[in-house]
Amino acid sequence: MPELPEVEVTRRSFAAAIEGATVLQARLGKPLRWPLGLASECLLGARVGAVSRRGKYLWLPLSRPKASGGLLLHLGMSGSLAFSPGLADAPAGAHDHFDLQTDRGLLRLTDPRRFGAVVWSEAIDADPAAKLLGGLGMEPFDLRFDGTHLHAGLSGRRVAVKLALLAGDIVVGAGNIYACEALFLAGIDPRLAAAKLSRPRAERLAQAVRAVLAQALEAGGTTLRDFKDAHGVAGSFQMQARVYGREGQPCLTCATPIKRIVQGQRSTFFCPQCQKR
DNA sequence: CGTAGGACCTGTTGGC
DNA sequence: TGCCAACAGGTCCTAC
Repeated sequence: MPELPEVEVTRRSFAAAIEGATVLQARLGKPLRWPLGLASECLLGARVGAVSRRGKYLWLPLSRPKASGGLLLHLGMSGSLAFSPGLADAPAGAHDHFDLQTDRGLLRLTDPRRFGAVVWSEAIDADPAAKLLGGLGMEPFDLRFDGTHLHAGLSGRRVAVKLALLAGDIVVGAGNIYACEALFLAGIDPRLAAAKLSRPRAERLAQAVRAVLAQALEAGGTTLRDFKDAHGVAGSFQMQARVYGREGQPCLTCATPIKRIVQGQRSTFFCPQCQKR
């Protein structure tokens, strides 16, 4: 579910409501990707700060009288967060693996596949958060993210440009859907070797990544199956996807059937006519 | 260092 | 209708 737009839409949907809240209780369900790294009782009484995002991670600052820090949250493939004002009314379901009950409402992580994570860190720039965020590339809406940056990042890489985008160490945020869409917008064949992308085409691609993520943000993200923001609102970008999930259907530009291939064990959708090597 | 592949999980869908 | 294989929004870790 969650690429940068979904994570950011989620953040915006509950950040204001939870800021300043006091933690009353924390509950863990089944194990997620990593252990919390702290006894959940230690979170009691903590004050929630301003929720921020880095890549596809959310950072929930928690200040306690003595030790402060925060929770680094990741939604994995199937995770979503819900924030319901007041005290918990709905009992935790089979896939609800983290609850943070505050005096303003309940923040609940639902994640059937459990690739997501909730990890305590003393600071966002201290381990384990620093280790997880350390290898991340530039934020796509950072003004310094441009063709020059992208071109430099792609240089020396023999992998396909799509896989280089997905790796997230040059620019963060584009997952499988938006990487496919951005390459279509830029007219670039996803199989092209990263280092072979010319400077001008890197500029086009950088702009395309930005444009696609901005459009998706505007649309409230993509809801393929179960993505909802923290208030249960679904996204609608799937209606605007040009190639993702459209194998065999006519390209909206040239009517050539959209092709599906596998790269790095994941599906890639592209138009063999509009996207060139 | 770059790359390829496996690993982690559960649920849904499509073909026979 | 039932069963099984394929597939799903991510990314970390290991081995070459």
